[in-house]
Amino acid sequence: MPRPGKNSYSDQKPPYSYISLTAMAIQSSSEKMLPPSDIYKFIMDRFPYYRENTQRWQNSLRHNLSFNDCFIKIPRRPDQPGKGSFWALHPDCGDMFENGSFLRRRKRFKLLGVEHSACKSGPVLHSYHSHAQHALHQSHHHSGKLGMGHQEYLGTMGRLSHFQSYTLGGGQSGSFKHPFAIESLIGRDYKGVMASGLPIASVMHHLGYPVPAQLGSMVNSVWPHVGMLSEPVSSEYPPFNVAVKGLYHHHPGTQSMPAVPVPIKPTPTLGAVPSLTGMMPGVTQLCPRTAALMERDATALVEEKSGSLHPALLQS
DNA sequence: CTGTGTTTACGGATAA
DNA sequence: TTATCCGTAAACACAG
Repeated sequence: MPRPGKNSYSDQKPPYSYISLTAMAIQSSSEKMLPPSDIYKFIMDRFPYYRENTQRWQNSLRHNLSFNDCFIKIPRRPDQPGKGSFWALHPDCGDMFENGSFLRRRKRFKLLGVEHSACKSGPVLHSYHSHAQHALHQSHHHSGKLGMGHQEYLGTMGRLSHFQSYTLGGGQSGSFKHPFAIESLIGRDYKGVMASGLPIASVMHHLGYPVPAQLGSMVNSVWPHVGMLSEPVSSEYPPFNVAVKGLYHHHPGTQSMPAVPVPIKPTPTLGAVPSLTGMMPGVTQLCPRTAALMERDATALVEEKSGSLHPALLQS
């Protein structure tokens, strides 16, 4: 495999869409949320390709942030200097890349039906505080998922569970790590995190709300080598030596499937929604509270897309 | 001013 | 083929 000291396939355009790159960056952060500048950094740190034409792709990325409902904006705390808000993944965006391709999702995660419904103005009345508290102490169900179209996504598992499933071959213990495998790029311990409904806990933690120990303890325990800015895994894809070429091709009968973008599958079993627990071998059940947290309108917690919360509400 | 965030528009690619 | 998704450009508003 060619290893031209400098430029090789490492500066090829990564087989990820901005959405997946962004999701990756966000997931890699301990708080599960990042301001644009950090997202850029994450991407540039490990994908040389994006060290150029920054003006162009960053504009595209920002476009994706505000245009796609899978990303939610979270206001900065008053005590946190810096520009721009934090961006996180929508709790219900689920398995956006279940089709196996990080280039194109099978279906876009879109919040619908909010147009003329009361949902638009109603939920906004709540403050973060009330929501956080509410979410924390409520464990019963809340029927409606804010603005979810019928055919829209339905899962509730961690948004990166899909990444996980592609890091291992047909079902092996998964030792082969592909250069572009998310697991390789951001870490490999997110399973437990995902299962804990971290996003919400993280957001609340971020906002200064008390987070249950069980959840809180996990907030900062992951991605040991992710946040690190060192170069080792950054500039290139050191641990791996796989020709990029192979990444774009599907290997039919191959067991050690590349943990990468492959043509979209025919379409699994229709309507077969992978269950949360099913996706995570080690996890047989979720803390009911956590499940509830993820299930209920965490949507409302961060409020619906276009409005973004009034920082004022955070004060009180 | 620069960095963010929102929005509209269009063309290319590809899933359905 | 059509419907969507994605990337890009670009206009514009806003905040620090």
